[in-house]
Amino acid sequence: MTVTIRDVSKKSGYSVATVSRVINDSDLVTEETKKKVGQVIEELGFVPNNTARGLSTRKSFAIGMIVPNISNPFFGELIKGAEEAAGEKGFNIIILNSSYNNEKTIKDIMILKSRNVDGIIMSSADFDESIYNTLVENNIPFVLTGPVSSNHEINYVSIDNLEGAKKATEHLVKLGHKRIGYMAGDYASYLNKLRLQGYSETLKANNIKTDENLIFQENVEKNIIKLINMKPSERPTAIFTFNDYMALEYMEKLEEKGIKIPEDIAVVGFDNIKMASYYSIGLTTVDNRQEEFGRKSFELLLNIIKDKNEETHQIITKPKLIIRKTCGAKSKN
Amino acid sequence: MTVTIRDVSKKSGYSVATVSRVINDSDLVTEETKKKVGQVIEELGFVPNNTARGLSTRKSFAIGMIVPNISNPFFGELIKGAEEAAGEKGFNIIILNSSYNNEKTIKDIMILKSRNVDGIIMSSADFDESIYNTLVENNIPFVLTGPVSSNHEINYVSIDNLEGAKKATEHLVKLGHKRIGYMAGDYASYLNKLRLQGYSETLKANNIKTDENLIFQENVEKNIIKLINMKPSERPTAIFTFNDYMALEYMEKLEEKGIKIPEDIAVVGFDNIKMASYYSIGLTTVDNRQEEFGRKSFELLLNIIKDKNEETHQIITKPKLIIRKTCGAKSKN
DNA sequence: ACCACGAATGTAACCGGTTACATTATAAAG
DNA sequence: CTTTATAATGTAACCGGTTACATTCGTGGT
Repeated sequence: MTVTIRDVSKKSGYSVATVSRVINDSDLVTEETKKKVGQVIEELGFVPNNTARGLSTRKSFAIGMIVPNISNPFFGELIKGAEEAAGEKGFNIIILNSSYNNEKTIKDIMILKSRNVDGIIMSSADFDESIYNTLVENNIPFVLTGPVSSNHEINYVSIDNLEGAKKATEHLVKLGHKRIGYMAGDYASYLNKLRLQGYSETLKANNIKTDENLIFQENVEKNIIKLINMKPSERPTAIFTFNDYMALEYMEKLEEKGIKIPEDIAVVGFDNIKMASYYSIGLTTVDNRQEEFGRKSFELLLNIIKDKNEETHQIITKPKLIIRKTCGAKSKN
Repeated sequence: MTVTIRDVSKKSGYSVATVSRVINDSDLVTEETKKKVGQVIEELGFVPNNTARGLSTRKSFAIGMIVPNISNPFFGELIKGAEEAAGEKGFNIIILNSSYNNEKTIKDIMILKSRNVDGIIMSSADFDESIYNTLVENNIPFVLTGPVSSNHEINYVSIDNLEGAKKATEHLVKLGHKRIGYMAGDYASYLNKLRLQGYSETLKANNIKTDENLIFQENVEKNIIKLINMKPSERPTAIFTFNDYMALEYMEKLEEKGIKIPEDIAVVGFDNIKMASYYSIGLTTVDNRQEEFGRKSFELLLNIIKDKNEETHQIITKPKLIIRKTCGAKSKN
C-alpha cells in the first residue's frame, strides 16, 4: 500500500541502507547517488515512516506539553510559541490538558513516555515532589515554565516575578500613593508568595510601613466585601493585584459600587493578558510574554536533549511595566 | 534500559504473545494468567511502547489537529474539547498551527501523515481544493469544524450559522427595531455569506425591506467612519455584527464618539467568546460552543476511522441566543 | 480407549526504518 | 604489480510490539 524504503531500494537499485543514508543526508553517500535515489523518492512519493524511525532510534522528534488549561489564552500563547519553535526544528507537539490536577499530570507524563517523546515542557501551577520524581525516575528531559519553588535543581524559564511585583508597586509609590494594597486570591501558590514579597520589599525600601489591613489574601468575594466596607479614609488609594484576571474582577465589582478607577482606587495588574489592553479597560500591568517563553522553553529543552549535560539552566527574563489608564498615570498609548 | 514485553515474558514465564494479549485485554487468555502477568507488569513498571505498537498495527492512537491560531481562545476551547474526548479513548493530539496559511496547512498534513496519525481534525478558515486533495490522495480520515462551502461530500461539525444569524436578527426585530444594520469585516468568507443571508432573510420575513446603506462590509475602520457620519435619523438603531470580536471593536469606537449602547445603538454579536460575558461588557450574542464542537469532532472522527464506511456526516447544532445588556432587552443575568 | 474439537498458549515472521559490521571498489604507496 | 588504506555500498540484526499459524491440553462423544 504505502511506499516504503524497500520499494525505493528496489527501484533505484541501491540497498535500503544507502537509501536510508540518503534520507538522512549522510555524508557517506556520493552526491550522485543522492541525486539518483532522490529522484526515485520523488517519483514514488515516498515519505519516511516516522514511527518506524522512532522505534529504531528511540527518538520521536515529538515533545509533550502539559498545561493546566488549553483554552486559557495565557497558555495558548505559550503553546503557540513552543509549537512554532518546535516546527522549525522538525519537532511536533503533543498537547495534554492537566486541568490543574497533579494525579492527571503524572498519568500524562506516563502517556508521553509510552509515546517516546524526546522531552516535556511542563506548565504546572503546583509542581510537587511526585511530579518531579516521576520525571526523574523515567529519565525524561523536561523544562518548566513559570517560577519554581522546588529545592531540586531544575531547568526552567520564567519571568522575574519578584522584580515585576517591585516595578508595579514602585510605580504606584512614585505616583504618590501611601496606602497601597495587595490583593490576591485564596490560593497560596509560590507565585503569590513571590509577588507579595516584591510588594512588601518595595514598600519597605520606600519607608512605607506595611499595613496588614491592606493585604487581602482571602477569596475574591471576601476581599471585595472587606474592601468596600472600609471607610474611604482607611481604604487603599491604590492596589496591586496578583494578576490581570483578578484585577478585572475587582474592577468590575468596584465600579458596580460606584468606586471609580483610577480616581478612587488606582489598579495595577500582572501578566498583560489580551483583555488588559482592550476595550476601554486599559489596565496597567506587568508584561509577561508567554509566546516568547514558549519559544525559549523549547529551545532550552532541545539543548538539554542534545547535550545531556548535567548542569541546569534557569532562564529568567526581566519584566516590563505597561502603563495604561487604571493606575492614573498619563497613558502612553 | 527500559522494560520491554520480553522482560515481562521472561519473568512471568509466559510467551510474549500472551503478554501482548494481556496488555490488549484479549479474551483469549484466562483471567488467571491475566492476573499473574498483570502482577509482573506492575512489579517491573512496564509501559508498552506506543511507537512499536504503532509500527505493527499501523495505527498511532494519535490524531492531528490543525488550527489557524492556537492562542485564540476560540480555537483553544475547540482543542480542549477534542483533547478531552480523545484522552478518554486513549488518543492523543498533535497540534499544529497553520497561521491561516494554506500552504503551511498542506505541509502540516504531510507531517501528520509521516507520523501515521489516525485522522485529522481541521479548522480552516479557507478549506480549498488543494487541502481537500491532499487529504483524499493520502487517504487520511478527517473532519472539519466550521461551515464548509466545498461541493465535495465532507464530514464536518458546525453550528447552524444561518439559523444563528436569524435568531440574532429576529431578537432585534422583536425589540421593535426597524433600522437594523449588519456589520462585518472586509473579508468575504463563506461564514460571512451565511450570516449575512440569515440577517437578510429575517428582515424579509418580517416585512422590513433591506437597506443597502445599513450593510457594512468594508474593513472595520471604514465601517465605523461611515456609521459615525450618518445622521442619527438615518443611522441603524441596532446592529448585528459578524462576530463578538468585531462587536467589541465597534462598541469601543462608538462609545468613544459618545454614542451610547444600547440606548443609541443596540448590538448583538456572534460566538459568545469569554470576553462577551465579562466585565460590564455584557454583549448579547449567539452561543457557539467550541469546546463541545471539539468533543463532537473527535467522536465523529473516531467513527470514521473505525467504520471506514463511505457515507459522510454533517453534525450541525442549533444555536442559542444569549441575551445580555447590549441589545437593550432586559438581561436575564 | 480413541478421536475430534475448542480453548489457551507458544513460535516466529512482520511492521519500516537504522546502523554495526562486512564487503567491494578505488587509489595511493611500496 | 602487489599491498594497504579509504571511500562507498551492502547485509542483516535490531528496535518492541502484534498476530497468523502451530502446538498443546483437556473434555465429551462414541
